[in-house]
Amino acid sequence: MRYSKSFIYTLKEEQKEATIISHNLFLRGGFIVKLASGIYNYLPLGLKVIRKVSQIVREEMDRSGAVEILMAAIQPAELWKESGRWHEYGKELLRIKDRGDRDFVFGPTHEEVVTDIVRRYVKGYKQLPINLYQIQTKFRDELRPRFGLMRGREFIMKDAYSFDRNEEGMDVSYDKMREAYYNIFRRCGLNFRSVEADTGSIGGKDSEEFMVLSQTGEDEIVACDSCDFASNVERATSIVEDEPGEEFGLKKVATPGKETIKDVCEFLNADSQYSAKALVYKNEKGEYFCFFVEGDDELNLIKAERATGSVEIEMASDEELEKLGLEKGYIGPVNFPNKDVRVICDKRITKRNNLVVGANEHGFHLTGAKFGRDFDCEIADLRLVKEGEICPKCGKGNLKKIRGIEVGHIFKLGQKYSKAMNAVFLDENGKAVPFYMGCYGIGIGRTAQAAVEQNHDEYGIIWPISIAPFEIEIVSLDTRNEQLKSYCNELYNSMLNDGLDVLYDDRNERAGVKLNDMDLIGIPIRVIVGKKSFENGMVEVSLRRDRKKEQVKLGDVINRVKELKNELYRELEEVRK
RNA sequence: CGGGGUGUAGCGCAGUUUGGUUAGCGCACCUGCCUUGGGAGCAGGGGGUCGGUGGUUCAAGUCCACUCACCCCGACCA
Repeated sequence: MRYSKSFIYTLKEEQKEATIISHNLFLRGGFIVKLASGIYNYLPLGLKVIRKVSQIVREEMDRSGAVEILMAAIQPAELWKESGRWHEYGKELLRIKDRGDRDFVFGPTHEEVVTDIVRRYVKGYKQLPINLYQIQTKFRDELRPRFGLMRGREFIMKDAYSFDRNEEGMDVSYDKMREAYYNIFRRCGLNFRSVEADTGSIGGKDSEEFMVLSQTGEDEIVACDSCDFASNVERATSIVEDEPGEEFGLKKVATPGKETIKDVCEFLNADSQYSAKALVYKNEKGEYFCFFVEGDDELNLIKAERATGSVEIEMASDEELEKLGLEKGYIGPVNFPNKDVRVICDKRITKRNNLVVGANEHGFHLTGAKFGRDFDCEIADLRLVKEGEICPKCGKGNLKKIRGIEVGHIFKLGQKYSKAMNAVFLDENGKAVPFYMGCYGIGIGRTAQAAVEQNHDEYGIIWPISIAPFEIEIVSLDTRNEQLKSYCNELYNSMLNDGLDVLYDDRNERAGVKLNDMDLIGIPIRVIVGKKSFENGMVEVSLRRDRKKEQVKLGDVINRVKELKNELYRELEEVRK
């Protein structure tokens, strides 16, 4: 592509619209331009990146045995009524009507449509397993679109759906997708982790999210610094080595006016690790819970919701505490005063031999309290994992909290949709069985932008070669020098003939403009043709990532470029093993 | 959906408090000269329903009401 004939418009100034680097670079580099909130046009550079990511996804999906189709973007409401999601999905679902006042949706996902397709054609177990995928534009009317392609309303997604005859088959299909996902994200040059994810209300049995590690990610995850363990902080566990402490008798002490853990422990000269704090919550059904966690720990709301079987819990107010007969600041598990409140202890405090706890009496605490001897209650894992704790998987590494961008999600659906939509096949015994399904998504645009978030410097983007808009850029620094110009033209044409993916900056711009644009756009291999070197029969070849210049003889350029290209691709392949 | 904020040229902004010629500046764009290893310079030029509607006034970018769009924080979510 000749730059002068293309449609690339870069911007010098920061864009107000963008609050994260990758979004800013996408706008400044002329990759995308906003049309409406959360809706973007893809300009030539952006489109090429999207195509490259899509192609990698396609190759790995095909290799895994999945079959590409393209489903309709607009779907009739009937299918959504059949699955029950017409009423469940909420405002995120863009509902539209045609001229005959019939209801349609702009598909945010395609479980219904794909299930409908499969039930039309697949009648017997011999036709299974099957995995259908597509790469297509979706629409979800997000409450709050932001960060460019990272959280758009209209976005390009690869979604795949597997159909199996039983759970074992579904597990195999799922594992194949996991492998494909590893290959895809590695080939895209991303630093990522797969993390165990919450199966949520859909209730499948397994689910993993693929997270690109980045400080700007919207999800918090904990990851081990010495093995590959990673988990969403919401469900993470860890190993903490605790001393049970000395055992001694229960003693009631006066602690007037000391109502926080810090105050009480300072007053009693006790280690706050040997204390239990009470947190009272209520759920959507109006049930009350009192959680006890160690004084220094934080309650993990997701774990607490799970432990109580609640959909949503919120902290009880002071008035509610009073009504329940609980003394704020002095609540303790020993002789807990209200039988209607479910008491649950974090398992960590049940191992202590002595604890400072509230005495359930204004102005008093108890010391030396011990689980089993002095009090008894339900036990659960309730605490939020802290940085620096030991990895539960390898038992050696320390856990770090990092943020991640969710670029992929794989999910075992089971028979939810096949049952709802009566999508069945006949098994060996001639019995009708609903399909066992899995669904597997990858955000294409999000993946591209996550790559930028992870690969940039003060000058601009540093594309991994596999998803760069071009592999090579030739910059002609002096367009008035006829000899230099014709050399560049020849070089460009030979590269094209050799099938190289090259951008040729032939504009009549000053050198500085072209060099800055080159760094901003971030094409990995650069060939810079300047007057001085050229007169000595040399050009300059450099890589975007280190910008180190290398003098190469005019005739050797193409070979050197090919070498570099192979090297860059090989690096991505090597990581793969 | 709750809280906060912003709408003036393609982009970034000033002007609005205290109404008063023809609405400005930087970047970008066009013409000419000049310049070609890091977004250079000089001269000239084009481009605006001041988000929209209605109102107050002799007079509205500026005041009032309504409305729309967008952005930020939170909750929610791939």
